[in-house]
Amino acid sequence: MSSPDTLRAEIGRAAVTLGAPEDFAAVVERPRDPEFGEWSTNAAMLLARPLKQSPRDVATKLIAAMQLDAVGISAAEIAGPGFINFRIDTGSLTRILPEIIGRGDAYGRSDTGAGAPVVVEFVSANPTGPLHVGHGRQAALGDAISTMLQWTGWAVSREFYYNDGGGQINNLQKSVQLRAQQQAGHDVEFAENGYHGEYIREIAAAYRAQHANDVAIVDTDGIRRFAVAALRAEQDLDLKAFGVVFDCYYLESSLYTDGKVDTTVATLIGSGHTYEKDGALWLRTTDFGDDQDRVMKRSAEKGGEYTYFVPDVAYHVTKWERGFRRAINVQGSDHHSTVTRVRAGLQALGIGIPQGYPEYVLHQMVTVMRAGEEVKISKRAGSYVTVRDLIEEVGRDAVRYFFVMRKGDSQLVFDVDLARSQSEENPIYYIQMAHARLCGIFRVGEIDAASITGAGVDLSVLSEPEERELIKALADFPATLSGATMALEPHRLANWLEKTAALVHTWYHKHHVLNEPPAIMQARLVLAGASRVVLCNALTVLGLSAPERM
RNA sequence: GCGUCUGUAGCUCAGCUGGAUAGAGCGUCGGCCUCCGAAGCCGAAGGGCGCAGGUUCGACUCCUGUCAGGCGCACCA
Repeated sequence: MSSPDTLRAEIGRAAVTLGAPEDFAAVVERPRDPEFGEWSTNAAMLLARPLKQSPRDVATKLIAAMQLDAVGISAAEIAGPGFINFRIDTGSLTRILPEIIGRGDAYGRSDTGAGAPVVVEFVSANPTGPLHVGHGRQAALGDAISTMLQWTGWAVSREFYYNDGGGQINNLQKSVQLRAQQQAGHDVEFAENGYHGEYIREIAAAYRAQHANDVAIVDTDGIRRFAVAALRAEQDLDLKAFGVVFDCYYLESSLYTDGKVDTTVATLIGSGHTYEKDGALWLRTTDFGDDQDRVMKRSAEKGGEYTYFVPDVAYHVTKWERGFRRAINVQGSDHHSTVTRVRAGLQALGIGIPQGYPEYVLHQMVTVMRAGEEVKISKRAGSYVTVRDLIEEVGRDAVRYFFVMRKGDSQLVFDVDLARSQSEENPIYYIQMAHARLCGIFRVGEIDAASITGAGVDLSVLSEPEERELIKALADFPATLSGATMALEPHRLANWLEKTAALVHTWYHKHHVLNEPPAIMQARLVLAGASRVVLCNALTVLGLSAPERM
């Protein structure tokens, strides 16, 4: 078997015999043009200067020093400014196919993470409204990243942090209370900065129906609990519709009740990084790279409460204490100022938490277009596009795919009308269609896919250019997955899926499987079976379904 | 003003740790169904990567400056 790793190692070994340093590392990659073979390296160009020879001379000697057979290379040639291109014969290339089928739904998995625990926090929406498109992007990214980590050997915990305390909740309670009082005929004016959404009226009505004894509608604690519970239930439905399942919901309020906030504050004070000014307690976050110090505890005239980031620091301490030596937070870039703040707080504690803890995956905002105009998302104004709206309009798979197909740090324009009207031309349909077609071969041929293992089949007949390209793409899946996981960039997997689906369609169109001579048919069934497995695995990792027919 | 992300084909976006003539989808134009699904395939036109410098054998990828846009800069969360 010829993997890029073994090839790279062999290049390194040969390079050392020519006088290269022991740690010499060349790049081994797929050349852009299949004419250039299966693998390519820039080793000779990197060595030219230190060895004081021309790249082509180095390349010649390098090839001579390599044991090509040992790493499955059938030919090596020098090209361009000094690239070395390697060719793999069809027999070696196709060896991956039975392996893919043998591993099945485990093909692509690796144990890089070695079972180490990692917590991925995402969505973490305040219970002050239904989930909107921004949360949708976060849910799609966070869930995909979590699954990618699982596939690469990490023990992942998906976590949702509930900000069920603080000013926004008070505002929610106030909004519901005022609506309820209005509905009861009280002469009260709605708060200017309250939440104007229709859902507030619904919750208010439900509260009145279930709490008739609160005639004056003044049980603020009861209203708060009711409103939070109602919105949590709503969000749960949103998440269910999206197919995201969390392992843990961590409540901000619990950090107060179990004393973790107080403990954290005490430790911070003990660390000597705090001071009092203007009646408030401050943390000197500028000691840890922040551009200004932050208030931990408001002055008495401002209410004397802790600011948001204190429980947030306490929360991250629990992640560390719960054994998560790795923590990843997926959040919108509108919160990126909290990154240095939280990390600074953790550093100030001086309890051995590393500087880069937690890691952040920040995504840019989602702009919603409807009827050719941008929909301003505002909880207060009540203009809203919820995750569930989107799912009902274009389907769960399409929503998830759209959110995951783009790099997180570029803004995303979600044109609802376009997504709906073009739903049949969606890239997700294109990809799923490739999978369904492969299934169709077995269905129409009345062949049990499980009977195709590749054992005893001469696969060297899979020598058509379209077949070699497809096989290479299938072989690249594990590396693509691990690379995407390392970078925490699911969109790389989406790009790979589109490319591979295109190769499947091209191959399917140009070469038939059924009704071909037995030797050809058997070999192609192996390729079809292996392709189906890999497409299914990649779709699964991104949280997408792999339909057998559409 | 400071920080941060982005600026690649008419539109929406890829381009992995710098590498060989810059890619895809949509749109436009033109072909392909007695054949495992035409929700598909094949081909054409179309950009030289915001702009200006620099480093390098080699830059869309790195550095500096600059222009434009998003987000952030509270004793809100």
